[in-house]
Amino acid sequence: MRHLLIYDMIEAVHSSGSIRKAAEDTNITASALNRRIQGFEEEFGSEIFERLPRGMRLNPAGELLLHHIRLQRQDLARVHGQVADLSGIRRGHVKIACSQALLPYFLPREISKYRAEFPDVTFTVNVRDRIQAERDLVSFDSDLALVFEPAHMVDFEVLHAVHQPVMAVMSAAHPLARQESLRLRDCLEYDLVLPASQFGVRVLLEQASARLGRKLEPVLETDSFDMVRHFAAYGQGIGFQIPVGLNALARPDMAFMPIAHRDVSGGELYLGHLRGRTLPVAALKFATQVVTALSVQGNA
Amino acid sequence: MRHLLIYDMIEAVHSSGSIRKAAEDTNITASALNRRIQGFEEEFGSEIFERLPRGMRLNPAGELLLHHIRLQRQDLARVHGQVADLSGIRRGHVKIACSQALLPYFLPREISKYRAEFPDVTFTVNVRDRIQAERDLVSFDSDLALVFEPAHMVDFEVLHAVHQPVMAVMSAAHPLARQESLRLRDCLEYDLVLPASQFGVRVLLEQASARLGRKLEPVLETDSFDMVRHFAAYGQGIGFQIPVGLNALARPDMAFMPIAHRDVSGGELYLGHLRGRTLPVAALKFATQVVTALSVQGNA
DNA sequence: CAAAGCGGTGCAAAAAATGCATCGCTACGC
DNA sequence: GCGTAGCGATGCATTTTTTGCACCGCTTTG
Repeated sequence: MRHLLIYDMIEAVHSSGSIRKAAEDTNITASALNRRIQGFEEEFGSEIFERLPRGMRLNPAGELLLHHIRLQRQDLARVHGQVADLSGIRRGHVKIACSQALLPYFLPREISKYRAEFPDVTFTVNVRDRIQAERDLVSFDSDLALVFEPAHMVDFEVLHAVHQPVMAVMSAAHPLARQESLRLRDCLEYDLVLPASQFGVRVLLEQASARLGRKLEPVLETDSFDMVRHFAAYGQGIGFQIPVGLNALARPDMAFMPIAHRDVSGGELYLGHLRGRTLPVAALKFATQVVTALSVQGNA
Repeated sequence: MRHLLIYDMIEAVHSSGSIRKAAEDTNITASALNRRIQGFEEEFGSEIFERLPRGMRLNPAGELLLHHIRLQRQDLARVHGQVADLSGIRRGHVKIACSQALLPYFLPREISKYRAEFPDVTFTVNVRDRIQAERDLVSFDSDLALVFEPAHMVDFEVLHAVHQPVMAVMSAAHPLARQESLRLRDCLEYDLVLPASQFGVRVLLEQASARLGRKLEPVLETDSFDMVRHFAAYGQGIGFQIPVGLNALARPDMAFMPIAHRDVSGGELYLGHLRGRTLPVAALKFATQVVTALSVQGNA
C-alpha cells in the first residue's frame, strides 16, 4: 500500500526514536524521511513529534494518530481477509497430476508453503505418466498437471515451461563423481539404473545413446524414481533424474552431475491445465506460486 | 490529506459511476484517474470495480473497501477533533439523522444550547425515516441517529432510550379537549389526521385499533408532521404525535393529551450511533447533552 | 572543548504522476 | 442496421513530486 507508506514511516520513527535510524529501516535517506514527516505534519494540521536533542518522540497528538494508524491497519487487514474469502482463495481444493520426479522435494515444499498462507486449502496429488496426466485433465480429475516432456499436448494449455537437463545420480564415492563434467559415453561404462520406458528421462537417454551407436543395458530398470536414487546411493551404478527431483543439500553422500548438453539436451518440465478451462481460484493461485518457484529454480 | 486522495477518487468514481465524470469532480484527467484506480487495484491485490460498457461499478470487494474508507475517514476526523481538543480549540462537526418529530422543538433547542457553549461546532441535520437513519449511520453520513421505534437495529448501538406515549393533538376547542383522559375508541369517532404508514406512530395506532376490531380511516394522511399539527390546529380533527415533537407552552390554542396506556402503549425514542464506532468528540459530547435532555423530559 | 549525533535545508537528479491524443469496445438512437 | 456517443485503456512527452547528497546549526557527552 504505497499510499500508506507515510504511516510506516511514522511508526518507524516512533519505534526507533530518531529519523536517521528510521531512515535505515525504511531504506530511504534521512532527509527524505524528514521531509515526509514534515509534510505530513503540515497536512495533518499539527506536529506529531517532539523534536528532542537526541531524537524524536511522539507528542500527545502523535499518540492519538498512532492509535488511529494501528486501528486503520487492522481494519484494512480485515477487509483484505474478507476479500480473500469472497474470492475463494482461502478455501478450496487443488488436484494435481504430476510426474514422479516432483514427489520427493518440489511438491511437498510448494504445497506446505502454500498451506502456510492458506491452511484451509487442501490438495490431491496423483502420480501420472505423461499420457495419463493429460487424460486426467480432460476428465477433470486434475486441475493442474506438472509433467516432464508431455506426450501430445492437444488438450494441454501450458502455463509455464522450464528446461531440465538430465542429471546423473551416483554415490559420492563413485569414480565419476570427481570429474568436472560428465559425458554420456563415460556413464555407459558403468552399471546403469534406468526408469522404465514410459518415462521422459528414459526416452531422452535412449535417443542419445542411439546417436552414439550404443544401446542402453541397465542392470536395474524400475518405475520407481525412489528406487533409482537409493540403488545409486549404495554405490551400485549410475541413475538418472531431472534437477527438480533432486535436492543436493539433503544428500551429501551423493553426487548429482548434469550430463553434457551436447550428449543429452534435456527436456522441458511443463505446468499446465486443460485447454480453455478457467481454473478455480485456489488452483490458479497455487499455479502462480509454482511458476515462481520453477523460475527461481531455473535461474539458480 | 494528500496520501488519502486515492480514497476520494474511489468514492468519486463510485458515486458518479464513471471515471470520466469522476475526473471532472476531482479536477484531474480521466487517464490519470484511470491509472490511479488501476494502480490501487494492483496494490490492493484485487479489482474493486466492475468495468461495464457504461461505466464502473463497485464489486463486492469494492463495497467492503468502501466501508473501510468511510470508517477510516471518520476515525481520522475523530482524531482531528481530539487533537483540536488538546490544543484547547473546541471545533468539530456533528451529523445527525433524526425522525421528523425532533425537528420543530427538540433538536433546535438542543443544538442552540450546545452551540452557546461551543460556537465553533457546526451541525448537519437530516430527516430520515427509521430505515434510512440506520443506513446513514452505516455509510457514515451521520454520526448520531435519533429515531422513534427503529426498524431492525442491527448496526444500531443504543446510547439512550426514552419511552414516548402517543399523544392526541387537537384544537383546544375540540370536544375531546375537555376530557380528563382519552381512550383510543373516542378518537376514532372523529376525523383523523395520520402520518403515513412508514412512521412509528402510525404503526402503533394501526396495531392498537386492530385490537379494537377497528380500522383507521384517516381524512388526511401525510408524511409531514407539521401538516398533522396544523390541520389539527384548525379544528379539523385529531392528529397524533409523540411528546418530544410537541411543545405545550408554545401553543395555548391546542390540546395535547396522551392516549390511555392500555389502548396504545407508546414506543421508544432511541439515540444511538453505528455499532462499534468511536464517535468524534463533538458528536459524543452533544450526545451526552441529548441524553440528559431526554431524561429530564421523560421525568417531567 | 572537541566529537558525535541530531533535525533541517538548498540544489540537482531521479522517479512518479499527469495531460493529450487516440485506440477498441459496447450500447443506444435514428 | 448502422452511425454515434460514451466508456475504459494506453503510449508518449511533459510536468510535478520525491529523493539523495552535501552541508548547516544545534545540543549533548566524554
